[in-house]
Amino acid sequence: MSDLLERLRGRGWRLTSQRRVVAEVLDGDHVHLTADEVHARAAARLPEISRATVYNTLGELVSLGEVTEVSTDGRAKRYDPNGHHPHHHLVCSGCGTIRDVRPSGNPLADLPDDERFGFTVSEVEVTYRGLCPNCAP
Amino acid sequence: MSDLLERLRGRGWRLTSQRRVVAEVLDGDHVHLTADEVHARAAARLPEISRATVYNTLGELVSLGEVTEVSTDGRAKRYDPNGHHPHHHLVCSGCGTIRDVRPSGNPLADLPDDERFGFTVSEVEVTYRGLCPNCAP
DNA sequence: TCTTGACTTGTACTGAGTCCATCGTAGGAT
DNA sequence: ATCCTACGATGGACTCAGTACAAGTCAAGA
Repeated sequence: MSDLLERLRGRGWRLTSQRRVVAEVLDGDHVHLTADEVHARAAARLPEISRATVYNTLGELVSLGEVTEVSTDGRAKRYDPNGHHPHHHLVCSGCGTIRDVRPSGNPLADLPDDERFGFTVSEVEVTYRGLCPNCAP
Repeated sequence: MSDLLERLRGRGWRLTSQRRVVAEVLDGDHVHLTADEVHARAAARLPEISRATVYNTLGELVSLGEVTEVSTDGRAKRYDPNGHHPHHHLVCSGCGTIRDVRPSGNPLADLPDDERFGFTVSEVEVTYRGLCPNCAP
């Protein structure tokens, strides 16, 4: 993750302890935390960090493309640090668990021209839903 | 849409004027209203209808499978009455416009077994993003 | 037409996120 | 090493979407 901090510094980011802690919390793959969860974990290391700062930092990481927002349940958004490895999500309808998946094929190519209505289509987001082994009946 | 009302009556629904109005508002294809928009349009016909009733009715329509919820922007959920014709969505990143689309191919089949992690996968939701003709640069 | 339980209402409440005036500090300038 | 200052952090108030619930209303079967 220190390479993330390097990249950020390279983009003119002022490296504060708060930003460092938020970046550290988001380290690792297959992490899908809500803003409040990020705040809780950050506060474990830096008790005075405020919610507003966590929101600001997450927003900045998103607009820099280092982190992507996923909202799979219509409740709190989740923040996915796996931003440089495009992937989709498999969500358990029972417990809400999220797994990163990498389907074969390119869904962008599956949208024929006559279904594009003149749009310049640049992104696809695929969410698979089902029951995980623990929640299966 | 009267067939919808028939179907609902058949399922033991008590047919109140409020429910009728909500169902009427959701009539038609390519309609993607937020709960508040549904409420506003319903109130135009039935001024005393309450927000709570609109939420209740929408929730019931969703659990009956007559309407699907889509949350494309992390803000208010939208309600899509086109529930019996499976389709995906194309969203303009500029103005938020939503179009229903029908990609070729079956994205469910694109998720290989070794990417399913033991899940019983039953649904896919695909969101295409881009710029609509009006918002294109 | 009566009855009754399903439905509706309004208000209060929660949860997620944003705004903003003020304070603090990272890091370049000296 | 110290100073400056613009960028960033803070926290509390606020908004927006949605939920909970007690009390009142009414659709539809007897």
